[in-house]
Amino acid sequence: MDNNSCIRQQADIKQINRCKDRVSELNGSFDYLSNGLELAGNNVRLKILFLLYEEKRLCVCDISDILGMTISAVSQHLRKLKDRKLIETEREAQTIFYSLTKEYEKMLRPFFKILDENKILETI
Amino acid sequence: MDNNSCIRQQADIKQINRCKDRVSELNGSFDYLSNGLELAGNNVRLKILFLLYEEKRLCVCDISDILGMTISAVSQHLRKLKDRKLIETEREAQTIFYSLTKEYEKMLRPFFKILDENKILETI
DNA sequence: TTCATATTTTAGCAATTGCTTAAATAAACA
DNA sequence: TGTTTATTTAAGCAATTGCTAAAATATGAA
Repeated sequence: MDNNSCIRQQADIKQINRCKDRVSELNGSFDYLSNGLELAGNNVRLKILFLLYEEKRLCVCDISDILGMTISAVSQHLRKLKDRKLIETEREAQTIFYSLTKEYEKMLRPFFKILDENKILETI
Repeated sequence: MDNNSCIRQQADIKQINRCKDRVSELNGSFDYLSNGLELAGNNVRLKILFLLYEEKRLCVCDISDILGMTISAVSQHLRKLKDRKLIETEREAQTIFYSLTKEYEKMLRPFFKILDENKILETI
């Protein structure tokens, strides 16, 4: 990027530099957080994560039935969530059960608490 | 969807129905939440939101300088955030300042608290 | 082994994303 | 009025997303 045509005369250089430092200092955290939020930002995956939060564990088949979606489509969402460690699997005979990993259960809990209490449209 | 080939014999019908009810009951909340998370899930936009959280208000030019990105690219992210009411504008002569809306400031605060304390990689 | 069940994987495709470059607005000032 | 400053918008494009349909894998039972 070399478009420096817009450097305000009145720009607060101290502020800019403080912000630059802050961003590079927290860079790893931004990556970690946006990584999780990117997946939770999809409507279907948010529902899947919430269902796993409430029911502890479910199989693809259950979820596809609940959401009225193809098993294949759900399976592909689950793979993404598993690849990025938001969920984990546990096999029981032919059935594979999915559940939230501890880390992300913790991270998502405040959101789901709000959803759970159905307060989201009032309090926010 | 009509792929019903995989209905487990041992499926817990009560659980499935409870979940279906839950999902349709909370449908509006899922939409609202995923709408916000989808935007916050982008690495650049998460940084923008965080910067606005910490600095209260910034202009495109500041942000483009801080993040080392084109003003045009940043402006397009800001438009998305504004369209969905995560941020709002305030004009001061030629300069347009952006800030978080109260609603989303509230919704994002818990996340940013964690980021702010740089605890994210340890506590989660 | 063969069949049924539960699930994943692959290929393909339309739609969306995030950027670049260039052109268009808008306010302040000479 | 024209010019500078600050910003948005539009067009274009490679890359990614989320789905469908069909094929592949894996476990359990006859």
